[in-house]
Amino acid sequence: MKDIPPRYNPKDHEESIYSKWENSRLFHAEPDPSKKPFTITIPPPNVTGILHMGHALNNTLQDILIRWKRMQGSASLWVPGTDHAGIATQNVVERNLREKGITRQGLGREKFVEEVWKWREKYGNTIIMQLKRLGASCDWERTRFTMDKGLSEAVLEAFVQLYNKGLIYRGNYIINWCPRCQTALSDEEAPHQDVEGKLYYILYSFKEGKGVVVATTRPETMLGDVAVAVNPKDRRYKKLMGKKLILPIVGKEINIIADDFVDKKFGTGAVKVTPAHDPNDFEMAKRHNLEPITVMGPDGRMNENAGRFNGLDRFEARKLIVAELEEKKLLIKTEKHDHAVGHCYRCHTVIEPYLSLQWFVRMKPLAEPAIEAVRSGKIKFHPKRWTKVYLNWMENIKDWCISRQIWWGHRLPVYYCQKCNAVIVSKVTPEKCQKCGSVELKQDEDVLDTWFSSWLWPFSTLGWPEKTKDMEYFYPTSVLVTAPEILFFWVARMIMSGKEFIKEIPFSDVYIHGTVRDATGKKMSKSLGNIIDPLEIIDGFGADALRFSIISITSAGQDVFLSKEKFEIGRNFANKIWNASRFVLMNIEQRAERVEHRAEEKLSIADRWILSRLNRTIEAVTRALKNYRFNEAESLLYDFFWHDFCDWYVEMVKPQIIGQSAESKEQRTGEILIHVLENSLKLLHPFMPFVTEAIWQSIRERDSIMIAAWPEADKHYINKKIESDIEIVKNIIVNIRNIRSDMNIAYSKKLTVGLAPLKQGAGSVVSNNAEYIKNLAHLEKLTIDENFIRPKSSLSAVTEEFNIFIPLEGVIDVEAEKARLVKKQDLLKQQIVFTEKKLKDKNFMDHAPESVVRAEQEKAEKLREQIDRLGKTIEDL
RNA sequence: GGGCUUAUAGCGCAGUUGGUUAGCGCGCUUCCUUGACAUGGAAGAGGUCACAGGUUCGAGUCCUGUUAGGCCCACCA
Repeated sequence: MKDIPPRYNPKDHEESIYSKWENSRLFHAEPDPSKKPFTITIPPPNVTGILHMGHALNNTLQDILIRWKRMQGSASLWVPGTDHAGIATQNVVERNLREKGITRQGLGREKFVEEVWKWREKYGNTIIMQLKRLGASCDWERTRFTMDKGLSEAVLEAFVQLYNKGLIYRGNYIINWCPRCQTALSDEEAPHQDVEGKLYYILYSFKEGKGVVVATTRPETMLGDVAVAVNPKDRRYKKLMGKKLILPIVGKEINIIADDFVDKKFGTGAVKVTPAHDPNDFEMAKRHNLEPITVMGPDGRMNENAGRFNGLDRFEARKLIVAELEEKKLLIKTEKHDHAVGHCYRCHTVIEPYLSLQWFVRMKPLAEPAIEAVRSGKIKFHPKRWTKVYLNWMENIKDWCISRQIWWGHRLPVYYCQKCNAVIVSKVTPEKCQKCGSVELKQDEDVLDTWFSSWLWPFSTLGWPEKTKDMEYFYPTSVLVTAPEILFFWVARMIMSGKEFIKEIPFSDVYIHGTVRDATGKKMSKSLGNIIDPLEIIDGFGADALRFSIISITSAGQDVFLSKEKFEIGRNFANKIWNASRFVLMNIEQRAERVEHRAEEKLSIADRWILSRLNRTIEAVTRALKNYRFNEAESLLYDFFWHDFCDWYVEMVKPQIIGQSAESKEQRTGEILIHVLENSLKLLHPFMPFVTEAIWQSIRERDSIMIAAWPEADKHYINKKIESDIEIVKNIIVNIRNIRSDMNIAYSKKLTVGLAPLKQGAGSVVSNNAEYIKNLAHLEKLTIDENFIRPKSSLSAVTEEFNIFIPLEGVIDVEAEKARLVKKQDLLKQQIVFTEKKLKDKNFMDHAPESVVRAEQEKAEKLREQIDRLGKTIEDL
């Protein structure tokens, strides 16, 4: 064991350990009736993605749970995979092709999709390789992709089922349209962001006479106006109801209509109605039987209905229209107006509300059972507060636009008869029209929203719609770990899909962790350039360091603020574990399989203390994990291992094993050392899998710690009395060290110390532990005597249980020390004279702020205390 | 506009159902290369727990309000 280097170098171990695990199929889980299933549902990362800190946190949490449960003997399953990320992937491949001068349209649909598959074969594995470096113990043999055969089958099944139930429909509605990606988006894919805008007040004149002023933020849409609406209760406009206005620039006549939707207080109380470009106006137009006029095309440019503005970009058109209105004196005024505008979540282009023919899922009927599942407590959120967020969203849910005008994704299983216009929805391509028998059928061009496949993930990955053994055994899954960002996108929808298709919830617990931010609180993102790359951290500090550090600073559901220095915590701890193990292995020959419970008298007090602390820690760590209190579990382990085990226990037993021949070494101590070490390694393994495995391999050559049994607390060892006795002993040692430090007594100088017990029974506590005190405080002699009389030239300290006396005659030059202290005291006296003078100074007292005066008073107080203390010390010497 | 969340040492944060002397990491001061570890050890300094009220024998913790940050949701053009 002497060839173990004194520094843990992750690079020497991580790769080989991981491949060993993988080759031994230790990640693999099969249905096993003799075990309990434990399954996590993971958010499948985007196939174009690379590992960022959010992933690192998320996957570390999941791996902790999976490894912990596996050690507890569950059939612990983590199905990994990626989703096909329709829009993002298509954008990436399109960009690559453009560099070669190829356009998607030029290539054609079939060829383009082939190109995407090729790209996916080449690069789609990146994030999976990165998860392996993090140590994720996924069952890689089960790796799934939302576009693979089984999952595609599930998508078709889901679509057809919902369609047949009347829960999927097609219709013309205003949806979120990204003019850059040229596709529809769901509401969740178009998050609102505040932008600085302007509110333009425009005069719409009557044929004769003045007219009505309307306010708008998007003047270019006025080309598609079909009316002006006012509130029916608005007195200002009562007389004008039904009158006709001339739409500026266009020159056509439009009506003034009355509608309750209009807010009297906003703007002028009159609003232009543009049904093709605003969802509210669309609804209003329906109520008044007005035909929408679309003035913009899918590319965000004005179309033929925009007259001479045809072909202009929407923002360009806005400028020209505003200029023209100004020229015609129709622009009454312009106000600054900040408002929230939807942005494409993939390319951040401003969304255009756009009237088009799309497919939707009716959500209300799906939401009801999903609301019930959470209300009834069958599904629990951690932390609890997310329950309210979830319920609030679900209760106000709107229909889900699922069709996308892109090529990469699951094509809708919808076919149109070219002859009789019948709509056929079928999992397999129909041969002929069921209605008229025509063979001229055309499949819908659109693909489905990527989330339409990921919302099936918990069961589609287990084989659904087939009835598989996996489904039967592993469903419903146990827990979902995720970030709050995809609560609506994904978590809520999975609950709905589970209840709809399986009639059973997909998981019982949802743990929502915080968002990873940089040190200044900004969300980490590529565009901000504040990314800390997890791979770089793994290279520099090790995967264990990354894992430990990120968990240690993540308290339940709080956002995480990161900077590179924080990874030193984990690196240092891994090194500490390494070296403590190194010490144990270098000094212990025997391998204790287990410490059997012994008669108490055979164990030393130190042994009984560390066993008490160990079992208490086992209990607390297990409970913390059960409650998803990951950082608490870590800090319990950190404190136990570093402070109790290394700082105290190992130091206490050192004299028994160092410098002793093999025969005279205390066998018992060796057993306890290895027992505590092994159990600590097991407890630490879910958090720091590599370093714990590396050490485990040197203790037990063949076994893997991954499948070692999770320790169970043996209450028999937990002993309050022993723990408080050791606290008393530690207290004495600290007090003696304190005096040593104050008096500058070299460590090499051995002291003689006298203890006078102040409480009944205190004396025996110390006499039982005298050796520890002598060793750790570096004493020559320790006297315990109730009637101990303070010797001349000695210093003392008081604890609750003892008076501690340390004679210094012969240890240090007492006279010289006295002189040094007197000098120090004089210096302090000078200072206090100065301060007191200040406090008596009328000028100062009258003019200085109260806080400054108080600070001076406190300073004087402190100085006085210090002087008194020094005086006592000098006297004692 | 609605909802959530945060304020504890110079900095970053813990502090489960109220109950010993409010902890941890970094940083700082002093000392130490003693045979696991300087990515270490020993000792220490540093806190009116944002502010104002209230409940209680007792509040960092519970309630009300104030101030200042952060986040999410929302169709006032």
